[in-house]
Amino acid sequence: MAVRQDAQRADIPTPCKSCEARHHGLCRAFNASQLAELAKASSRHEVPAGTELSDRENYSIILSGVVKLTRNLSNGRQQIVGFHFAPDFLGRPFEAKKPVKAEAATKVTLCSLPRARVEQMMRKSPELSSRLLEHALDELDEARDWMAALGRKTASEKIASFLLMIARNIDPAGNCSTSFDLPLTRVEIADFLGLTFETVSRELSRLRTEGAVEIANKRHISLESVSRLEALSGD
Amino acid sequence: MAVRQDAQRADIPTPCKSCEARHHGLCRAFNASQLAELAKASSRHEVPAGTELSDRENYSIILSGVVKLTRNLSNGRQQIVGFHFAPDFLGRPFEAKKPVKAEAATKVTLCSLPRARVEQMMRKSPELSSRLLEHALDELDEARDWMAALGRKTASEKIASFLLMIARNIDPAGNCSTSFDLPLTRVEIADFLGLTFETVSRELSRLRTEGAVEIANKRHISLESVSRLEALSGD
DNA sequence: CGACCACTTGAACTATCTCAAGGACCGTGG
DNA sequence: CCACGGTCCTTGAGATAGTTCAAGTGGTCG
Repeated sequence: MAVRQDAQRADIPTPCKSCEARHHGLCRAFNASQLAELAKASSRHEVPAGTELSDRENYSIILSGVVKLTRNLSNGRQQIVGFHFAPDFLGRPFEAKKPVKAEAATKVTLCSLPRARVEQMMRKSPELSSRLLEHALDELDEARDWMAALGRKTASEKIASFLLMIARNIDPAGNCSTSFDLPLTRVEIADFLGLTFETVSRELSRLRTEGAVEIANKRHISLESVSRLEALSGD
Repeated sequence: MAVRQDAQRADIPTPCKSCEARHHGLCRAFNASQLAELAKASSRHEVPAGTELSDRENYSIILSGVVKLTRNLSNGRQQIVGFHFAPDFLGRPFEAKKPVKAEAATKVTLCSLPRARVEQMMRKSPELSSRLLEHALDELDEARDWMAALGRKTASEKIASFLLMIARNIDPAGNCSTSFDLPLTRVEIADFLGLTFETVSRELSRLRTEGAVEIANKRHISLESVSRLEALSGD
């Protein structure tokens, strides 16, 4: 597969050649001719934080930024049920029975690929549909991890787990960061962890007091050590 | 597709012909020749409640019973992260990074299909892999539903939601039941809802006192009305 | 400068947990 | 047949983790 890609390198569309996402996520599964076809109809956008991303017509590669997925309950209660980081993608075949709302948590850059064409390729390319299946199963594993956290972890374990998750995903290259800006407000963190924003604030302060993290400007986090945090995460 | 199935009916293996799962779940996606190939190497078992189902060599169709998926945390804490009811199936391509433990919650009847052959068919049959993808996405939607419940619902809303989920899944034919036996102990319900078993017991008693459900022999539930319970479920 | 937003911290409150006692059922062995 | 130990469940009373309400800080923007 890789051999074939290389052999056809001359055909890879110009915008894809320099794209960071080219060898990750969904795009990894496209061959040069598929890319060529898609590139014609693809387009890049940048949207500000807070934008709702409900584009049913496209699959979108996230080139930068963080997207949150939320579900709403009665009384205005909200739960964040997942995140997407670069170079992940948004979009799926089959409508969800209970749809989630996707919203830019930060400024987000996207590359949109026409849904119909992607799904047409899927029907022909086992590699592509296999890639999508793998992605769905990874998301399922993660959702189940958070079910365990929501159901059985204490507030401080939830915060430690959350910081680790961000550290492991915020770098598009896939490395675990020890220093990063939180892409979320305290309210959003609370809506993800099933807490109130006051508890989030208190527990972050506690981790700071105990020396497990440093916090600068409310949002910038430096981890004392990843293994220290893992020990606090309750797994 | 249905036409083709009918035309080849003579070729459908005998055990499949009378199988309840034949037209549901995974099996729906097999054509007659695939079924014929699989049937040679398939086998039925019945296992008692409590059996761990960690068969890496097979995909298993659940013909009857309920399977629970659990994840464990430190201090012996446990969270049930999902259920499988007949005629669902167990098994997946790609290993999970963080595996869940599958365990029979009741007596369970299974039909096992050799993993290697199923995955070989997947590589050739777009319908089959599409079916698996749809299944994975359905499970993902459900897991996210329960994330919202675990993070943001009260104990009594969780119990109401749980009873509805059981009512909607316990009948293999897919109808919503208003009268059924709980397939789980109070401890298991607690491990699913992120509560203690005492709280589960108390909240069930409260629903009984309030007339929303009847409870006979600890385990048999009759719903006063589905919509009444939906109103109590907090969605 | 004033208003606003995101955040922090304190103090009182409460939903749920923990600990504890007891009841119903069930299989086993005497 | 009954006594038993075990499992599952119920219910009460006190403890607590996390919430709610409330006040205040610091930064940003018009």
